[in-house]
Amino acid sequence: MTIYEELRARGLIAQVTDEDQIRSMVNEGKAKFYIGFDCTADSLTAGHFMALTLMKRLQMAGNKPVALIGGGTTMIGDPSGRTDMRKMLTKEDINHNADCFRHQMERFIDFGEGKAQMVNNADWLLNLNYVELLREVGACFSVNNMLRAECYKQRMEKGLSFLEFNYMIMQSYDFYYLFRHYGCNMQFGGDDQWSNMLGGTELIRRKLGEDAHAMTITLLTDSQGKKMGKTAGNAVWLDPKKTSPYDFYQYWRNVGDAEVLKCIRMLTFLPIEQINEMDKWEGSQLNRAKEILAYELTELVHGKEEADKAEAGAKALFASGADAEIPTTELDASDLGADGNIDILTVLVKAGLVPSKSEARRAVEQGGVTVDGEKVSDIHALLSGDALRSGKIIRRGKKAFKKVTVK
RNA sequence: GGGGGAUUUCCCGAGCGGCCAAAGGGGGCAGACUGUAAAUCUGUUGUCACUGACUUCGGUGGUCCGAAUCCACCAUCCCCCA
Repeated sequence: MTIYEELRARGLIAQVTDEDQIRSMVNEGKAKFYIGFDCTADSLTAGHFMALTLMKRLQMAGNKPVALIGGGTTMIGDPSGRTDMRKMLTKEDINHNADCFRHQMERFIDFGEGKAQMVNNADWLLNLNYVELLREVGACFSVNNMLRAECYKQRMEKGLSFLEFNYMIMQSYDFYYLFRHYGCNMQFGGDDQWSNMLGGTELIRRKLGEDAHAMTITLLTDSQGKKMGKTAGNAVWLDPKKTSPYDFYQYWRNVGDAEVLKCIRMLTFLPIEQINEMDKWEGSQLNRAKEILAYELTELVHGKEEADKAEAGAKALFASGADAEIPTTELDASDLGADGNIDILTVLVKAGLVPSKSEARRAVEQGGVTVDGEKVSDIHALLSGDALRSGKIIRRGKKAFKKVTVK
């Protein structure tokens, strides 16, 4: 199976400018493609992860990826898929974020000599001269067309600043620049980037009379059509300090039935034949598929060791097996009261299982808290320091739990 | 530049000067049912020393016994006209 067929089979391809040309280019390993990453946070997210796996797949097929860090474009802010303006980031923040991105990507993509490149568009965008730019590329853009672009449409009602309106021009300029200076002939991106990407191919055609290509990745959405990779509005991060490997594992372990196979297909590197086999599974058998998904992805992002730990932790909690690798919170002796005891509400807060005592109280009142499997129903319940010394497993609800010990 | 409107808790959105920690919906959390899924039902959803107290309604001052509600100024956004 050729790489292009595989991408198709995995459902990764959403839109392409010219399927025949892209197919042969990619299959022959002749594509030099870039994906832009705007550094609006200090870690990549599960959303970026999909783009990274695609880069890797193409790289394995002999194509050359260029990872573009958006040090310059982040100064503008992409209005796509946004109903409000992004908050402006300072240069320092952006540089810091760009560094974090670099480290995370290096773990994943082989940036060895001649294999892949990493560039930062701050290097060329920040030195542009306004009038020169207007004359050079501004003339190639039709405002009429831009306003028709999907990414601006939804902003026409709420208001769109001139700053953001220029985002498309900056991104197009990137492609133009990379095409000329790096021989980059293709751009990848999320499907929400389609109009921005077309801006680039159009610019190249007008300025240089040459063809460049664009291809978008299907956005991973859940059954409600919401973008995946977020929990309660918060992103699922790749940085273990922001989203622990255990939580990362749990996120994928808990995807809905309708999404499992889609996720496995798009995100893992399991052979497609094996996935097709799993496609026949149904009902509770899908639970097995979720375990596979969660394990595979955690291993890819955090390594085998962390994946094993996360899996063991989950098994311990849900299948009441050995308490091998359970996340632990160690309390200090000074956390105990004068009588050597500590109340349950405080423990819940200290262990990070709830954000406040009020929520701890609610959790207990509603019967959602257990200590070593025993339900706690009294909000004034005390745990003795002695008992804690050997470790207690405190659980809030079905999925949140911690082992708590005292020094 | 002129005129009009808006700003409420995680989000959307109600809110008469006292009965407002603030309706309703969404989302979240917990419980039941399950398969750590979905759907459904129930409860809950500012904080704390929780039958009480404290802090919240863009910001700063003011009026008043009392302000999310009234006034002034500032900030931001939207709409109409130019």
